[in-house]
Amino acid sequence: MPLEIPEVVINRLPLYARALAELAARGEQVVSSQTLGEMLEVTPAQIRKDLSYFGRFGKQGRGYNVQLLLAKLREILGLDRQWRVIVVGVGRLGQAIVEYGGFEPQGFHIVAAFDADPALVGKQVGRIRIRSVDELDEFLRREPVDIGIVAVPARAAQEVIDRLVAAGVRAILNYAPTTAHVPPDVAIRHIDPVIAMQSMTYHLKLRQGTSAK
Amino acid sequence: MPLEIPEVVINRLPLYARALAELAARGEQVVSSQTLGEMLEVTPAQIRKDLSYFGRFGKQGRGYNVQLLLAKLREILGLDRQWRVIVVGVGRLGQAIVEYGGFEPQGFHIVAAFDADPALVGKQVGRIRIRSVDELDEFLRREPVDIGIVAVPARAAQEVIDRLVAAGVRAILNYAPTTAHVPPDVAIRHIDPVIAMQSMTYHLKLRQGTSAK
DNA sequence: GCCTGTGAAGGATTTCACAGCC
DNA sequence: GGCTGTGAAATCCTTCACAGGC
Repeated sequence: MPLEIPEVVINRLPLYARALAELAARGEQVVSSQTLGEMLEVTPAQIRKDLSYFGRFGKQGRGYNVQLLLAKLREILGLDRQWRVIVVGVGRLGQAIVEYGGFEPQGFHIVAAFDADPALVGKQVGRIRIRSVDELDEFLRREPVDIGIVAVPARAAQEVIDRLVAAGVRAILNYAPTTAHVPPDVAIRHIDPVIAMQSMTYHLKLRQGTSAK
Repeated sequence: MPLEIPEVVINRLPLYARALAELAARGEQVVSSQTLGEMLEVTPAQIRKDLSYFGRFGKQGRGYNVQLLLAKLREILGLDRQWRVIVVGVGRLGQAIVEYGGFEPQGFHIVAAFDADPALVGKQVGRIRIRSVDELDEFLRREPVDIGIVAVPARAAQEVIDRLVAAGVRAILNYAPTTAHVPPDVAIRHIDPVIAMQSMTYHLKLRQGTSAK
């Protein structure tokens, strides 16, 4: 498997996997890049090119076997195993994350949650008892953790992320509304609804005319 | 102002605006593209090129006036006004969205929330009383709505989005884990933590070696 | 006849590099 | 001397178009 696969390609693979899972649930045996592209609003050529980075999974004249391609993508993305996840920051947002039912079925197992607020420490959130953030470093030495979800206030995010990275965590999902810095060997993704909305208002403004004088 | 500004450029502007707001809060008067780039991990040339689509806001030898550039970006993005937002789907996730304190200070005013579950209708969430989704069309005829936040289960998302679009909503923030289809004049953004995590596991897998035999 | 896999072409985006101004 | 604004160059990404297999 060659080494330099564009990041944009990687970022599309989970969408392909999700669409294939839906097709599989519907009982579809086979899908063409055309049909998959319509589901995802991606051109068929792009799907074929993306997949070609990893191998040859289709059959000319037929398309792709749904189960087989799904299994391949799950293997490529590492979705065929469990990942250990912690949540740092268990305010309203963090609690919603811990209780969100969408992670576990996808193999993301939340193993612990931490907060700096003494009033929260010890509190039970779903299956998880909130720990003090003072225990974070010790916990990371003791327990393997693959992904850290950061849901602390913006001003605290960089420090928390630095501690996670120093302890060997190599993937960060950042909900804090701030641009955090990580070394090049650490993956980071940002979840930021306000930023997403602010890029849409640009288009709304164009549409509504610049009547505001 | 020329018409075709790349979408990637638009998507970076809110990040610039946020960094400038931070600088302004710190009392900084002036910033160079170099410094701004370090804050955001963007090259200085990219910042200058992006801004050049909209005008000439800097001074050679000095950099950009923080307040002035921030004001310009807020104007360009339409952040200098209030936007009316509704939330459809007020389960755990939707409730967290309605109660999230980060929207209002940025000018995103949540004016109503809707759910299909009779057990939720009438319930008070923060400032908002949950309405039946049956009232949605009527509400949209009566009240102006700029942005619809969709937090319903995946299988219901497309139908909800179609109704919003039919009623004239031109921006959708979709929290449902599905690819939704909208006409080209409607802006849509997806918030999907699972998809974000699944693109990071690809990198984790590489790192941890393919020891799993 | 249909649909994949893929070089080659085309298009979009980023970076370079420097003239021009403070 | 420092830093912007911007054409030109370089790079990256997408789409085309078709050979080849089913």
